[in-house]
Amino acid sequence: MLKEERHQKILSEVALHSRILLTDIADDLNVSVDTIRRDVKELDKKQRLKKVHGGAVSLGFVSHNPQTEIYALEEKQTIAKKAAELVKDGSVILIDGGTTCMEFVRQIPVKKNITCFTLSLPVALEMMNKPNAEVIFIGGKLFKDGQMAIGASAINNLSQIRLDYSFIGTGYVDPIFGLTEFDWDVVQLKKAIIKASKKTVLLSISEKFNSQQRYKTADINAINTMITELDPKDSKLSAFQNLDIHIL
Amino acid sequence: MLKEERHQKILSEVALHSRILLTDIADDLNVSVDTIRRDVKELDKKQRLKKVHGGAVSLGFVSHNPQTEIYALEEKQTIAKKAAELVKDGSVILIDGGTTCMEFVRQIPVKKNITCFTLSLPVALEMMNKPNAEVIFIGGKLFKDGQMAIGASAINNLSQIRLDYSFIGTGYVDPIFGLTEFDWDVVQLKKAIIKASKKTVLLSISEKFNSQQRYKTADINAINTMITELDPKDSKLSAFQNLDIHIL
DNA sequence: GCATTATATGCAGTTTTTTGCAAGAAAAAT
DNA sequence: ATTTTTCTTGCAAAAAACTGCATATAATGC
Repeated sequence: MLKEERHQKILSEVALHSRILLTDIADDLNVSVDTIRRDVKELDKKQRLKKVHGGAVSLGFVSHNPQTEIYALEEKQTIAKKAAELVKDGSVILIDGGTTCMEFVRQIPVKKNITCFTLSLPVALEMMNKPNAEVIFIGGKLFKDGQMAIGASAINNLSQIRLDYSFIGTGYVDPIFGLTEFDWDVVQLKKAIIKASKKTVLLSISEKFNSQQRYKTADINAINTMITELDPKDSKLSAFQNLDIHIL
Repeated sequence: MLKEERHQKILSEVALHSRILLTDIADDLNVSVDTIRRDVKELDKKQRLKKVHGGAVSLGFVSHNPQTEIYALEEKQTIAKKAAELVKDGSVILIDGGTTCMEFVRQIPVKKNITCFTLSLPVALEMMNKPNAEVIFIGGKLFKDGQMAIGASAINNLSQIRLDYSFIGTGYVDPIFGLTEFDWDVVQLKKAIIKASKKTVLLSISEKFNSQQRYKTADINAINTMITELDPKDSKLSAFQNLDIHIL
């Protein structure tokens, strides 16, 4: 058996199970554990997997790209599809961070012709796949929890642009208290986004309704459109239906 | 039996079974293993298959992996380790994009206390793992090929900061022609980086020596330190040793 | 056709790579 | 603290690769 074959086998096992034991693989392939140990060491050096005591784990499992399961993915994808309808060719938009906005980015057609601002590293990276989109990252101090730019510099940069649409998420929404967040800096930033936008679209799963936090981003009527996974006529939306916002 | 016949036979065997052993084929075709070895070596050079110890494997078999392999990874890791020594607590640095700089980022100790500027999305993402580092992304229009910010806005932002150290890569280096690039915008940006830095460190594998392109970033003596995978006294570095730069 | 040149093949000796094993160190588990 | 498992290091045997060279085969020019 060629070394290359073992390497492929090891990699596919790691990809499949996220982690493996050296002894298992050695048994599987009928070679000594030492051989597998050396193989894994090589693959680790090539950054194809990460070696750990007794075995190996897949890179996605350990690296910054947390392949962690996205909460309420299906609902978020429903929202993302609705939001993607609003993206017209030639428009200048901003996309916020967060898992819902990431799903939205994935739903934007690859060849769409848009100018897209963002403060979120994952959003920017995902947008790199769209050849016809001009992507502009609004720089600033990076907030580790959100993998996005925050702070005075980012806010200042935002003050110099005028957006057709901004698509934002929020930590908490309430028909009376509006959009609120846990983090002061994030609130400042979202205020600046809303200010820079002709129209603001809020993407939020219905589970966030009727929840609030200490710092307030905006009143409900500061946003123009709210997109949830629900049907716009759903009774859970009743508290929002008589407000001056468009519900999708 | 003609050489061409053997080559066809070898290729079809590889296509069929994804892998072959030199001894098997030699036995099959009634020629010596040396002949087959030479055949496979030729086919490997022509990129029709991949030669491995003891045999050959099909290209699809090995290279259908999601993340593209990093060229000359080991050399780049050697460079990265040397560069990491230069990073002192409390310093304000900038890290360029590119695979060599990415390896450098990985080598920076996780708990290092630094302020780090960057224009590269992957570098920024990787820096998110370092809890004690303040990371600042210099915004601007994103260049899809390099996944980094370029353009007037980025250059303008750069003009407002003063860096202790900047760690940069380059497309091409030559002891006489200096640092050159294929891309005009990238050159403008790197000029701005060098201008904003008290000291500039160039990370480059020796393979890039004696190569040049149409647009010039800087003269060799515009950089303070050059780090390669070689020993500083290596004869391949002789053309650089009498210049006014520090070689590591 | 025939001689000359260039290329291809096989062989022997040497070097490198791979692999398994063993003993002690280090890390996890109990 | 003790036991078990895993790691590291060094070593040796086997397999494979490389080198130089002699020979065989094919290609070319006359």
